[in-house]
Amino acid sequence: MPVTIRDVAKAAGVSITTVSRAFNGYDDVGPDTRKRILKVAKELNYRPSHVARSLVLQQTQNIGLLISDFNANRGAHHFLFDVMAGVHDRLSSLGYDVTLVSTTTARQRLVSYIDFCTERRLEGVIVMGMRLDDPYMQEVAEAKLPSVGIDLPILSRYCGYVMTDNVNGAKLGMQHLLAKGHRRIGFVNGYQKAAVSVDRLRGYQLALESAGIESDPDLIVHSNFLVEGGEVATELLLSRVPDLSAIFYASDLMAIGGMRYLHRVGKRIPEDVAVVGYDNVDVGEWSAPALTTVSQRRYDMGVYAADMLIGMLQRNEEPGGRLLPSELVIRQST
Amino acid sequence: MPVTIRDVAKAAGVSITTVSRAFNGYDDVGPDTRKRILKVAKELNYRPSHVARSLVLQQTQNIGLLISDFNANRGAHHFLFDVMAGVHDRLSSLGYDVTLVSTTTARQRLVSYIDFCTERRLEGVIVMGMRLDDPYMQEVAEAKLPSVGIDLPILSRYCGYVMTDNVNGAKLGMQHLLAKGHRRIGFVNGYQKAAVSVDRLRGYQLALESAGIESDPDLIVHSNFLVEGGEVATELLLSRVPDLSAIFYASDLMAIGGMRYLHRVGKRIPEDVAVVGYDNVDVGEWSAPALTTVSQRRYDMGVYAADMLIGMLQRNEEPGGRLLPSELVIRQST
DNA sequence: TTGACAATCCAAAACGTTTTCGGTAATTTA
DNA sequence: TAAATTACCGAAAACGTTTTGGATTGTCAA
Repeated sequence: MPVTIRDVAKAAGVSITTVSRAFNGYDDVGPDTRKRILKVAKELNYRPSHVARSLVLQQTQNIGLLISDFNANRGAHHFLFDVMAGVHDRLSSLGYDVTLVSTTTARQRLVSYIDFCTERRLEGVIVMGMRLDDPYMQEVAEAKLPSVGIDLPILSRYCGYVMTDNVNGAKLGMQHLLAKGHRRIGFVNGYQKAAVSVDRLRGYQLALESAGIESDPDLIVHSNFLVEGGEVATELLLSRVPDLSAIFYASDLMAIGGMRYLHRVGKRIPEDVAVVGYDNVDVGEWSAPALTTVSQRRYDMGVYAADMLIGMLQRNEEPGGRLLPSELVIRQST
Repeated sequence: MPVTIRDVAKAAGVSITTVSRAFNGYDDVGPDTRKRILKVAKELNYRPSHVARSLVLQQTQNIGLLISDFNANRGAHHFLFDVMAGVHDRLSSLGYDVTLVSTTTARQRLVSYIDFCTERRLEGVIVMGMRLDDPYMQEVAEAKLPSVGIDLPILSRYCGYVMTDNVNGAKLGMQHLLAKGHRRIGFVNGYQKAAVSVDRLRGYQLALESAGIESDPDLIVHSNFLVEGGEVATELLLSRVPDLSAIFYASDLMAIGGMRYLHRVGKRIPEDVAVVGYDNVDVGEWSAPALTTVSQRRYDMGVYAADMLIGMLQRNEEPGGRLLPSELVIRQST
């Protein structure tokens, strides 16, 4: 049905070889024949088949964007969508296609994620929304397929990552709180198994340490990065240590939940307890009071992940671990 | 590099024809040969090339997910991510791949959106985040490529759509406000050019009409669906008609912005002015007060769009316009 | 015994490109 | 004028599958 290179060759009275060369900018085709071929091609609405091209060239220019469990990760759209945008913008500007992959897809089809990718001859994968203890993670790390993870600090021959410098980010948030004079500072962390969680905890403790304050285990509680989680975590925290004067949350969403609880029990923010979040997600700007937070360059993470992957593919650079600096965004909650 | 059908044929001592048939479940291959072939294939880690398959079958099982301007649409992630999830979940469970397409991509490469799709032999497209007056829209509507739009009520031989029943949705929100006794109700609409805007305006007016209230143009103002827009729109609205007792916003984000302004000028919600939004986006649950809103089934919109497209492709059904009902979610802002 | 009929298998063409290796004609050089 | 070079073009193989149209057995009924 679609018009092929043979059609335009016939119409232009040349061989398919010449058409191919004219299209790919070779210099051994006469200027008038080239013009004629291009004109004929335009008239016929010829579009070279990417799949035929992929077959003979043995490269698809197609890279996968793996979102662990798409449906289950819907709550994380505040983070994931921006990363996606960065990945796609960069990749497509470099001439690559990006196809969506989800672990659920693979499970339904009863093929492993890596089988899915090799069947489609994907040249690489960018992985996000996955936890370190996800059973798929091992597959990703051990695969020969070049990949780069977002917030997944796993390094191997074919696997790099980009993430925020979470220990310094957390330190930044804490230093701000400490500078305001707070001494009893609660910390609501995310999943214990999330890579970012261990780093943010480190940053929290380091900041306390260099301020000469001993870390109190009662002040630390784990949750799930989401609003409801932040709410119950805050309740727990306040019941354990009622005299805290500030809380540092490992995500803006949890901070929102926390503030909701604090409002409910009549605590004023920031007078009674100061709050800082993590992520710099749009919701934080709209909350009352507007949320002080540690910003994460989500879009850039996507861009850099794309760059690293392409570096591996085109200039076979070694994969590495790229850390993006965080920045403190001070608003009304502190 | 990757192992081909020829490799497994050789290793199993049969022809490639037989391997192909064994893999595709034909019945004219002996039970023992089949077992041997499958075993050998597993040992060699053979994965049939999707691209070779696409070439000979003349179908790629690949459909495009077009997001108008990915980067510019980042603010709409609250809506788009869920739709994406629905589209991808359904499409992948039906054996289709989905590749991301953006109008920016096409522009960079200097090929039209439709050229991009035919080069890759995409079998159909789902379009979202696009405005009716987008220059690309004409291309979409006129193309021979099967497509279905999200919130883009354009119907043609190859183009269907799915969207929320916005006029009834808006009526629902308004009836709630009217039942609460409000008579002077402001309406903050989205872009005038957005398809959903004209429907929601209709619903607003219809509701007033059947309540016997005359529509006052001063009570209607257009904005951009986003928080800041809602804020300035509310200021404008209040300056024009200070005695209004309720405001209906065409998006939750604008409602959030509106509430922010109302708080700033000392109006209590809902005592002084009641607020209802549209979308039922997560932020609305977290705001103070929690936002009454008209829900939109975002994930389902994606699912239904996928179903409609596949119906066109596999059972060549006529494209149609599918309207999803809205539901009122009553919370504390009314 | 012989044809018919299953049951298995295979060779080759096709899908739409790119690329290698030449080939022909025109132009330059000796 | 002959040889060498240049400019332009084409035939054919290759990429990894599927499918068509037989071919080769063995089995069974007549």
